[in-house]
Amino acid sequence: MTQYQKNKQLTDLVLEVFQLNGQFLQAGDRLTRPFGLTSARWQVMGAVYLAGQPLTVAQIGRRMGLSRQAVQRIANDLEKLGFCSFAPNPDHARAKLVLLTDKGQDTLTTLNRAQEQWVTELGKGLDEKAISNALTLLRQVGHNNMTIEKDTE
Amino acid sequence: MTQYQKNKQLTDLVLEVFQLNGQFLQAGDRLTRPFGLTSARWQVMGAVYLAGQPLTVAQIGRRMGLSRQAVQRIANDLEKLGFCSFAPNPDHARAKLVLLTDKGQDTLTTLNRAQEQWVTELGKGLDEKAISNALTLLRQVGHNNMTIEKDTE
DNA sequence: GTCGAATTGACAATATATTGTCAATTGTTT
DNA sequence: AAACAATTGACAATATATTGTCAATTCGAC
Repeated sequence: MTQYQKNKQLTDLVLEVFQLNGQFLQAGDRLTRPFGLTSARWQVMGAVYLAGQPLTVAQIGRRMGLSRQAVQRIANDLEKLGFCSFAPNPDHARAKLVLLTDKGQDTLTTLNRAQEQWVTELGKGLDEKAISNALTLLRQVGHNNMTIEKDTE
Repeated sequence: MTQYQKNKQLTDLVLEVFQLNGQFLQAGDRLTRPFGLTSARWQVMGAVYLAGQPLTVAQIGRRMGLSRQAVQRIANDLEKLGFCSFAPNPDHARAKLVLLTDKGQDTLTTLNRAQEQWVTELGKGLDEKAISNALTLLRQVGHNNMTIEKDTE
């Protein structure tokens, strides 16, 4: 296989990632709509859920690759809707902690079940080994890209 | 491998796609910045380039999964900057055709070279077959997802 | 050809994202 | 502890995206 063909495959993979990103976001919006959520709101709630402990807005932003301001706005929305609340942070007077309310926890649990169902459908007819191989490759690509960006800056 | 583990792998793959999408967009912005472009503008120009013929704004939107309005705004910007121009459409009185100017063509050619260089770096140390296997799997995932969305609507 | 449905660009209104600035706070260095 | 740099939330300004509406136009059914 020539370098040209390899590059072509990888370029097509990049384009496919763009496509899938859009599709997944759409699926996320569909799954969350019944709860008054969106993919973006789900992402913020998920960050707190995955951390297993309250996080500050800035921490969520760093973990998810979002700006502080974007997370702040979403967190404020989520508080208004009752999915999360702010608690004083003993380690930082200004940086309040975002934590999930019971309603937020319950919604996330329900959403996780819906997501599990969705991903099961998504995997129909696909070989498990092929999935893990693809995941490994994507992670390698991500790692290479980070190296490139680091060198470039 | 249990169904649970397969789902976990696929969920991680979805999350990795989100990560990569952000990284690729960032790389695209970096590559295009010297020309006064962005990833979004590049995408619109690329659609016309790939088609090999002038396209209407609505056609570009459909092909790229963007709204008409978003493409229209970007196309207007590109015209102001001299990268593309509008031509009368013999088949449709209102829907003008977007075509690349010489400047647009030249810039795209240069960008393609830069992209080729970037993707070569991105592929360093990766096996060609692994890339094409991953691409195949991602396309299958995309196809499955389209089926799900279609059933759901 | 005529009618109705679908497409299109323009425009407006709203929502969301990005970027920069500021003062309060925290962490680090000395 | 004093000085300085980095982080943080709040706010503002701008940029971009989304959604809905409208009239002009095109297309299809008949």
